[in-house]
Amino acid sequence: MTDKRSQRAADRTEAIMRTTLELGQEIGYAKLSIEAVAARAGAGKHTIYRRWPSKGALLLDSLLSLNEAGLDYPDTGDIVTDLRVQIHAAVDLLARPPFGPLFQALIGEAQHEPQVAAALNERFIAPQADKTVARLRAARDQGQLSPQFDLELAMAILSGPLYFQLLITQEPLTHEYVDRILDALFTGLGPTHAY
Amino acid sequence: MTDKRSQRAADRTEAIMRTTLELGQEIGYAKLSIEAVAARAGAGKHTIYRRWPSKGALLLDSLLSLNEAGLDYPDTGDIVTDLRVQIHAAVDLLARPPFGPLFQALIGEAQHEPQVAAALNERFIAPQADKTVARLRAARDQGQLSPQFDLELAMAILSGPLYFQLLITQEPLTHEYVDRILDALFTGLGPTHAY
DNA sequence: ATAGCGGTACGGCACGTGCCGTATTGACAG
DNA sequence: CTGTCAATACGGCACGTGCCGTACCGCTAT
Repeated sequence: MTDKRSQRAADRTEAIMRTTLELGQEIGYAKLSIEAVAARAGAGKHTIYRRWPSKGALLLDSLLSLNEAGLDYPDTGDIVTDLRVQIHAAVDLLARPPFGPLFQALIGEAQHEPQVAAALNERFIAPQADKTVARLRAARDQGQLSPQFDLELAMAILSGPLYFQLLITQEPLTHEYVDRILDALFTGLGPTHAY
Repeated sequence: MTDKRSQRAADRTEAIMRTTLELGQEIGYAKLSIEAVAARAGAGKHTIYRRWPSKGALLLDSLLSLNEAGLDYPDTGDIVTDLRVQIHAAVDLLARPPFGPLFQALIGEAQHEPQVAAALNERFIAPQADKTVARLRAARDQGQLSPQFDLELAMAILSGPLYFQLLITQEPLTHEYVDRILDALFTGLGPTHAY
């Protein structure tokens, strides 16, 4: 069994990531130390350093391991309904306990470590954005949106205000706010556009 | 001269903040230590800790001391022009060297330190948002925007995508992108709204 | 035999807090 | 008006602490 070796390694990896999430939720990412993770996981520090180059990279992997299922879009045929369902789910997962604070801290860390930022983008942000754009494109192809509808910008207008509220004003993100953005995006900010 | 005392104190404060910005630009906020600031500023660490409770608070004050003039809106009578001019200036200041990286790092720190987040909001984000909303309200009062135009949401749709690009995708923020957002906000994402 | 492991120890760095002696200041006494 | 003095903030230094990232040591499973 050459798999037994890699199985043991995978077990260690999984135990360390699970401990990272546990401890992170308990004491917060800022106070989290690799020493403490190693101690609670019953692992040597070297075992952690062999796998991850930094605390941020460890948290990134730990969080992504939860999301292997992915935040996928339904396709009921109605673009607004599908966006609504998906974004509500994303907000619930990423902006609320237990994992919201850790996701927020991870983005904070990405401001100091370019490698974390790049990995976060490549492995989570970009795929998620691609899904949104793909769903919008399907709607456009079906005639639900104007042929000139700017898909990339629509994605940014959907995501931007949510991240703004999560990271900057740090007020609670509600489903009602998501609906307001969707409404503005597809019906406008007022009944008529004067400009 | 009871002012002489406070004058000396103000001089020290100013010297420390200036050194913070200098060192921060040279080695980056992550590697910045209060010890190093104290050493270069020719100050004792106590003198810094007496004034600021954390590295984040020190950077916040240091950056805000640059912006005493404020990022104010012109009022040419045309809302889109005024927004354009103001946001272009804000992007140039906050998303480009020399101070862009430090502003970015400050927001990162705000994800770990709630006090920094609160102070950043209270002393910069909220006032700036208020100015934007006030300028939009003036336009609405003048009939340039629909009476039902959602001012707060418009502000979020203007700011959100910019912060998203600054903090998440971390791609360069261009004036052209600002214009795209303005265009979408006031004329829609496509020539017609199908929904 | 080899590789990965838990455990321990290590040097290094920055933190935040004392303590020291000094300089400036305003209050007070002569 | 003048000399003295307590108070205050300061620069500098040293300390203990915590965590970093690395190195080494047996142990175990392959």
